[in-house]
Amino acid sequence: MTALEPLKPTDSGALPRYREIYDALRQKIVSGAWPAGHKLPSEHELARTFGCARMTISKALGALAEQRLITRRRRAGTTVSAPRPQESVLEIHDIEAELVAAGSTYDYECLDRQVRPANADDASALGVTAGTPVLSLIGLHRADGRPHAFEERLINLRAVPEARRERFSRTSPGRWLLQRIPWTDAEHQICALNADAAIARRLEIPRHKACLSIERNTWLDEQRITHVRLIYPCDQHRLIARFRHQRA
Amino acid sequence: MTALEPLKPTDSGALPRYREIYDALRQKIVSGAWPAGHKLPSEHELARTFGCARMTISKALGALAEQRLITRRRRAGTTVSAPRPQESVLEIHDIEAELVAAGSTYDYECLDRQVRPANADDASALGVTAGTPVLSLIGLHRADGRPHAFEERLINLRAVPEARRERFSRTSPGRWLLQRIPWTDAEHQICALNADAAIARRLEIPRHKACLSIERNTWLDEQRITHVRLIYPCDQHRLIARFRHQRA
DNA sequence: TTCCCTGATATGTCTAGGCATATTATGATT
DNA sequence: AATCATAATATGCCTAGACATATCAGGGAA
Repeated sequence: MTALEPLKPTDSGALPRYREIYDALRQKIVSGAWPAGHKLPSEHELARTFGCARMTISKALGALAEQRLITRRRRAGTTVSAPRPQESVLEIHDIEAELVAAGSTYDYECLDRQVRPANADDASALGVTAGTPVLSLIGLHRADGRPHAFEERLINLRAVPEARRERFSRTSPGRWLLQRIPWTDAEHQICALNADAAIARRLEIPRHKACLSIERNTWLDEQRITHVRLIYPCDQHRLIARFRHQRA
Repeated sequence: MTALEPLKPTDSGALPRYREIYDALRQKIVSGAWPAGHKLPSEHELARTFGCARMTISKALGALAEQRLITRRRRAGTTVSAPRPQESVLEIHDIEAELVAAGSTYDYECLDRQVRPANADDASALGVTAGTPVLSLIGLHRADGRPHAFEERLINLRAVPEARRERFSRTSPGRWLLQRIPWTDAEHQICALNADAAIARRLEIPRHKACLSIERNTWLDEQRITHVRLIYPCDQHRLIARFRHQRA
């Protein structure tokens, strides 16, 4: 827990002042010199230490608070936050874009297409009342001609009536929706499962082979747009998530 | 593309001014009134429109830029960003905290512990040069007495020398590290796999049962701290990721 | 034309104050 | 001792300016 030093008068001038201060304070925290719960000097005091206006300190502290590294409370002052459960940013890409970027050819084949009033399963998966018209699609994504992912999808035709006219025989519904329909929220659930007979046949893999299942629900404000479940053989897909350091 | 209205003089005073401005501008963008590429009025102009100082406008724009909803460039001005590929926030919790929160009992059992110079496998997994001293730990997490997750971990003893003295016979190394060692970056890789004989025996599941594998690498700035691989039976773990609407 | 110089412009950062508000500490009253 | 009013304090938000800097538009020279 060493003392703060006033920064050199930024002769090189590469970084803005508030950024230098941000970095200096951040270093104290991530290095452990200021452990969780440690009370920082007041803004006035920091302004004196660093030789700048309080507003500049406030900006640096604001950025640290944004990153959840510190907690600021009026009168109570500023303290180092406790680490909070890990939280990563997971990018989930469009299958087609991903494959094309990797230099593979891509195509989509429709295996089944039905328009029907939502049955009980549909209703619970899509979160609509039974009887709502839905479009059910089952399809296969291929990379270089070989099966890559199996897709089961439900589209809420009340939210996306124009999907009723679409055949989806070669264009993947994911891409079609992404380009046309705005949406505000999404939720993903990721789990592992053993391929059952139907999946094994479609993906041309042995029965019981491990697969990664990604389920996605999409909303436009309060309205449900679509529910999709993608199943990848274990050796063909891998999610990568990168962390941004945050604390609560 | 309707005109901006000066906000009412915040009679209720619930939200700070910059937040109201942030919300007003954000509404223009997410509603589509200002499409991607649209040029926003200059800060001076916005300050006149909203009847406040330019600094206040700048703060609102700064927050929008942070959310990647707009792009700001000197002289060129501020424009609405293009939507970017889906990005979800994935929370990966501490196993113990998760189980205790769910009302289960938790314990950890150490199955193997070795201090050794990094061999080729260690070196590539942990990203250190061969010969660097590492602590290798293999352990089992139990929930209500039943196996819940299998853990293989490597700790860089050059980064965390104090781990050498720790037995880790009952305390999980994850928790120990999380509480003691600061870190700045992490990366997760998630995939599915079939249980091999060793994993099946440890987790008391049939061979070939699908499992979810989560690998995590942790850094403190440039230095590698630890590499861990957690394997969960498919019916015992599920990751959930929620989306935050962002643009680039 | 092409290239470079120059001025105009919009954002980036900063200052030195101000009032507002939440919270804690203190002191007075019951 | 317990409760409540009050003052002190630290952050939160704001202003009205300032200079710095990146970039664009225009004009003049090769």
